[in-house]
Amino acid sequence: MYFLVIEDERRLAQVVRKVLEEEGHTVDVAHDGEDGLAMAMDGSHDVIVLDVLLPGIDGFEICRRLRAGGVDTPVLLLTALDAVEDRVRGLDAGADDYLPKPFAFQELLARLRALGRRRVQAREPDRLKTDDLVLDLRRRRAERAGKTIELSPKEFALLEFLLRNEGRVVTRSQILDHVWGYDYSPDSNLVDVYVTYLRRKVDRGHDRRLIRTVRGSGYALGD
Amino acid sequence: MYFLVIEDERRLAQVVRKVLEEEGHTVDVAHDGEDGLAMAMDGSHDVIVLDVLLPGIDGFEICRRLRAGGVDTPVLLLTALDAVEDRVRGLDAGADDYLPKPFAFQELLARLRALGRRRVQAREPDRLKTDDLVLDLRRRRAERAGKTIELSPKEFALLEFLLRNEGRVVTRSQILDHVWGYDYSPDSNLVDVYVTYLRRKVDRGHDRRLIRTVRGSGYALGD
DNA sequence: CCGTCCTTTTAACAATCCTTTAATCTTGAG
DNA sequence: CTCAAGATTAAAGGATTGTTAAAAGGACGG
Repeated sequence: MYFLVIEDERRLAQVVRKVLEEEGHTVDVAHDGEDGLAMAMDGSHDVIVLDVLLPGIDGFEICRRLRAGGVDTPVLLLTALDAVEDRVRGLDAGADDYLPKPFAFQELLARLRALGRRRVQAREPDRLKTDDLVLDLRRRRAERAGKTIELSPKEFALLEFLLRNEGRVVTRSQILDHVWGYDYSPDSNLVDVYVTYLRRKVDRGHDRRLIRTVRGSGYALGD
Repeated sequence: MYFLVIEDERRLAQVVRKVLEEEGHTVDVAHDGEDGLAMAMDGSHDVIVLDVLLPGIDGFEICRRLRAGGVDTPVLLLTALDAVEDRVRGLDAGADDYLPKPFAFQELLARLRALGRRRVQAREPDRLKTDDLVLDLRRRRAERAGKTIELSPKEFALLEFLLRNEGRVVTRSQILDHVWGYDYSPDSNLVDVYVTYLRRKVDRGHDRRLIRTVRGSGYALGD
């Protein structure tokens, strides 16, 4: 599933992201209302986790605007206040469920699963492919030309990110952000090293090189 | 997208420019308020990044004058002070968002994206073309008559700049400014050399010469 | 709680490609 | 024909990317 987490507490956002990703989901994170709203407006997510207390626009308002804009993605509201009136306000604004902080992760997951079921008709594809390379997201396996490739978790995440942006050039900082969750780490060749690892497993021994370097910019996968 | 960065700290301005250009955007830089205001007044940018502490006119004043002059380009204010009153002053002056220094680059990028979205109705094309030459900005690839052309970063930037000014004559200093970020570089044939490189890759072997020299002025692309 | 194994990260070095300078050659205007 | 403007080329130096090895970190079973 495809989640959007709108939460300004970066630590919490990171943990939620991590937990969800461990379950095989894809997670976008926004750290303020403006960004979150903008990201949510295209309606591409399956569930939105939305903190009430945000810098910029607050959670209620985001919810209202989403509904006003015709976006019907299920929304789970998080709030630091355990007040019933907040619950009411939230549901009035168009939220689907409500979870007071602090919460147990198991409960968060359970509620997200419940919300996700509503929309998993329009399902996320469970395999990505380009050329003769296939990434089976559900089984967490990759194969090229019919032969399975063993990938470590980070390698898998990197390949997935490249595949989701097939053909497009992604910069090192975009990769660091999405795959590692790092903000800005100017001098490290982490990404380069992992690209080498991936190439060794994906491209070595094949004629068509799928992983392309775009000098000065980043990397791209596919033609 | 087309950005204007008004920031007197040259190092920071350069890094911001670099990061944005890596994502495929075009960036103008001004190092003081006077220049910045002048460049901003034509309203051609999609987002303006504006430092509050500037030699000459300060950021608030620039913002006020822009709005007074009918320019509604979204403005992101940068300031070294983490004071709420600044935020208020900034928003009062007509800024759209606010980011205290020091900031994480990812956050800057996210906010710029968010601001950019507001006006990206008039959407940026992701490919530029003239005649049988196509520049695919997302893939960072060029092709002519169906054959892909390998370009170095500078070559790509130069071709992009020429293409964005299709048919118009651009001077050497305009090119130096936009492609190299040089303010002033009296006598160097850098541009000429790169035009030669480009011609070798773009025009060689074709009947129609697309890169035209305008003696005494500069270069132009297309008829 | 410990040791082992696998993954992630850092760091150093190598290889490659790009940028820039400068010298020389060509072209076009007057 | 002459001179300035532009074109071309080669070469160095620099920057970026690739690769490898080894250290650090984590998960897991005993």
